[in-house]
Amino acid sequence: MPTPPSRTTAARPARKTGARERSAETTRDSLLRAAIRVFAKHGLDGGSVDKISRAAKSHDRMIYYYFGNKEGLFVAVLEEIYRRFNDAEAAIDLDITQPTEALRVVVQFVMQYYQKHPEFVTLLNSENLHRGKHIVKSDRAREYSSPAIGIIERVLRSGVEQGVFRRELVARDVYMMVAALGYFYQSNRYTLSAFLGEDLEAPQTFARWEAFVIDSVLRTVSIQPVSG
Amino acid sequence: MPTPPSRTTAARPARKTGARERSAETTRDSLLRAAIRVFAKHGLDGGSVDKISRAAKSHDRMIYYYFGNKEGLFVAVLEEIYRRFNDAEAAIDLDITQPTEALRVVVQFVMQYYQKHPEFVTLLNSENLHRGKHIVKSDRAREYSSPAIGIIERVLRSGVEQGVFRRELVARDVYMMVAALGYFYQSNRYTLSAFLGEDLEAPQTFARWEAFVIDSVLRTVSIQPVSG
Amino acid sequence: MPTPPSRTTAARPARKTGARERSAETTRDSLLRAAIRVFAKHGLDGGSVDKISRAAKSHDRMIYYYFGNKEGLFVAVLEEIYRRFNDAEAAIDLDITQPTEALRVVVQFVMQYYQKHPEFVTLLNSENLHRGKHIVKSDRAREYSSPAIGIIERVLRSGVEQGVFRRELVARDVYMMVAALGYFYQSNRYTLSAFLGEDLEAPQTFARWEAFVIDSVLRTVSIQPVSG
Amino acid sequence: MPTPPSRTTAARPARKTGARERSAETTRDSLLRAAIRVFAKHGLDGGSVDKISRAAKSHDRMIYYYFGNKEGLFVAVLEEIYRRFNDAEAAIDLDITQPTEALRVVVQFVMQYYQKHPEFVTLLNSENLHRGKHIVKSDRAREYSSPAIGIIERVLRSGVEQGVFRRELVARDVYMMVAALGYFYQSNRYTLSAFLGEDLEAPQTFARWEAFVIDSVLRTVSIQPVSG
DNA sequence: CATGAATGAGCTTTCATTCAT
DNA sequence: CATGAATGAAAGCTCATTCAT
Repeated sequence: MPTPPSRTTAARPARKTGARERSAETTRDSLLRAAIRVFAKHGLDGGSVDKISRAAKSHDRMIYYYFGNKEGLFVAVLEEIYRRFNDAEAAIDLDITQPTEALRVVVQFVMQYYQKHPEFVTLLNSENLHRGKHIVKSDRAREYSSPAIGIIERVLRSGVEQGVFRRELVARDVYMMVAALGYFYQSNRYTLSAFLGEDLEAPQTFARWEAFVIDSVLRTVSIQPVSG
Repeated sequence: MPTPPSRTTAARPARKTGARERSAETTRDSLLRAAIRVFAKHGLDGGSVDKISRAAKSHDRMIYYYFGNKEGLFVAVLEEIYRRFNDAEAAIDLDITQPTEALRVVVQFVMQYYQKHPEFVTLLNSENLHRGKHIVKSDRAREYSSPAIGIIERVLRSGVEQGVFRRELVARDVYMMVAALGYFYQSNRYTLSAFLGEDLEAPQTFARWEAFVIDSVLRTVSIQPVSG
Repeated sequence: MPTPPSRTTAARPARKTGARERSAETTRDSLLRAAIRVFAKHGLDGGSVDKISRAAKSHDRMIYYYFGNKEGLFVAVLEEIYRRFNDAEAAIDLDITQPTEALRVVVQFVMQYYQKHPEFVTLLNSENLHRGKHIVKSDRAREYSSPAIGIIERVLRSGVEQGVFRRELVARDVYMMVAALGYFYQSNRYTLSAFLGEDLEAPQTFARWEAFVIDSVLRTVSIQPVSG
Repeated sequence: MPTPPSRTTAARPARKTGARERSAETTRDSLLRAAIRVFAKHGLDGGSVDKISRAAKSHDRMIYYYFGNKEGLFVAVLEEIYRRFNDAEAAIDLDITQPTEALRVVVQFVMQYYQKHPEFVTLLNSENLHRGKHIVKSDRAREYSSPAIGIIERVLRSGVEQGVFRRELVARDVYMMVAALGYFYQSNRYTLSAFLGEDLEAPQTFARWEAFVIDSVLRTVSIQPVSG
């Protein structure tokens, strides 16, 4: 390997704006984007470097040039999808003074994020199949964790202060509840469809599930049972 | 194929008493068990026929003899794990006249089943990665679906009749809620551990989560908020 | 790998005489012979499995079938060339009662063996480049050592008894002297040719060297200086 | 190639005093030294340009800049190790009027040079594996040959004049004898260790061999058998 | 003098599968 | 029921080398 520019935990360089540098960025980025697509569709084992480089209209070698090896590419993929999730989360506009409504928004955001980004779900499944061996290599990815729960924590606290949410709740539990209910629907939709004999891809099916989840979460955190 | 005993959708034959047949059962079964282990650990793509036949102390060729090909083996694996889940579920002793308690038992059963059978979780993830292409080939596996929800349905109905559970509930939603909360914890425990900075494998962590889930489910289905 | 028939230290099976078995032996043997040729010519690193399987008119896969991997093949190669050397050595007809003449024959045999089997020299060089990591894996190869020195030992003892050879000699030293003088000429003939400005491949050059070596060995072991 | 300072057969330039030139010397030299180490350890085929440039803390491209290609680098390596050997040989202090003692010193020098410079041995083996194709490209390397034998020739002639050495000896044979006995011990020490069941790296084992070799050489060249 | 980017061919090895008996 | 032998394709990765600046 002719000195690959190690980029694992460093921020994007973007030093020069010269044409060559841009072209390089493009190659690396298109490889990364292709990797997300391919790994999401075929898993880590099923997603070959060849499929990826071909999808990126580049060459196998470039993957090794930019990411060291397949594992390094997968680490970069995880970092990227966590980063995207984080960015999206940071963008939601929350009125914390209305805790019930705010929680509803958060739940909706999470569920719809999984819905719109099925690759996030599949890629995390791949990582879990491999017992989290890649994520532990990335300091960057792990840094993305705190914000997610932080938001819920603030919402819950506001609710407690206003006397509408239960005092004894742990933000982490509520976070996991929301995540689980949104994730599972996406992650297991094929076996569930077969199992339940119902097409989970139909919009109204999802809509009903979303309503149920919001209701369920609110019932879990609220002191007074929700109306409806 | 030299007359493989097609077993894909047929019911299990009563074990014959002939010596050869018994030995055959043994080979087939050990291959199947090995396949469950290997596919669960490495996924469908990562689990090679070689790894499996070696783990079963048999030979590659025997897989083709008994299961046609790798796909056929995976279908058999799915059937087997669904069957096991079904058998276990059928064995739970439920006092339907005590709906709250009965529901608690069901939730506990589901969560602990995932806990004790991580291969179930991983294998379903593999199947979902492949968009459920194997499960649709198996009538047998799909038959196992109804009982699971049936149980919850009976419990809910009993609760409604006794005036403690909400009338408007759909059993399928409650089933999915329970499944999701148990499944997600297992399925994503590696990324969650990294994400939350907390070891989800610790018994007390699981116990707390279990309590939260039971509470949450009961709050979701009950008319009066649960005490505690 | 579909259960390669491990043959590393076991003797040739030759169980059946059926046509298929013979064909298999042929494939394995032709791969082994091709490997000797190719490794001798290009070294262990330069000799690719592709070159070998092509030279044997077989396929890469068969190397893995019969030898596990490239290393396993090289181990088998070492065993084979040691075996051949041993067999040839066992075939020399020695009149031990004439120690001087017998020693002359032994020296001549060794020198001419290297001359006629340049692959022996090159392959041992490859193994030494790799710090003997393959030879230590083979019990079989190491068994071939003793006979070689044994012969020289018997010759020396006979000479001592007859009062013509020095008593204080160690067979191992004499063995190494003979080996070194024959081996070096072969092993280093290209650099020596450039260095000395003389073609060591010319028959008469070799003949003169051979005479010198015999003379030198006899002067080393004899009590009375040799005439000549 | 962008004007590489062709150095293949040219003599070393007197080091210029310009700062940049000095830095260049350093890069070139560290590449060369790294190449010696890496080629010695892994052979010509096993020693990749990447390993070398990395070991020199430089870049692949610099190898092409200074040496044209991998072959050119290997030629430079050969030239360098021959030069070093020559320099060392030129430094030995010989009292030619004491031919027996002088010869003893020469033998000792050669044996210990191989001992202390195992890379010399390995690299010559690599070159011989490739049939001397690099050495013939270098006029410089071939020039180093004559001195080596010249020394032995002078010693032998002195011995003949003093009536202690045999008249019919050819310096080249004696030179090769000495070289062979020292070289073989180094070159083949791994296979020999396995073969003889004795660790040739142990200092006392080498010391005994050295004594044997000196004795053997003296017996070969002397008229009267040596005492001891 | 030096660099980042790129390339095509090759490497060892593993894949699922089939043949003939 | 089971076996040894064989196969073509593809896997991840490294090779020496060249491009443009």
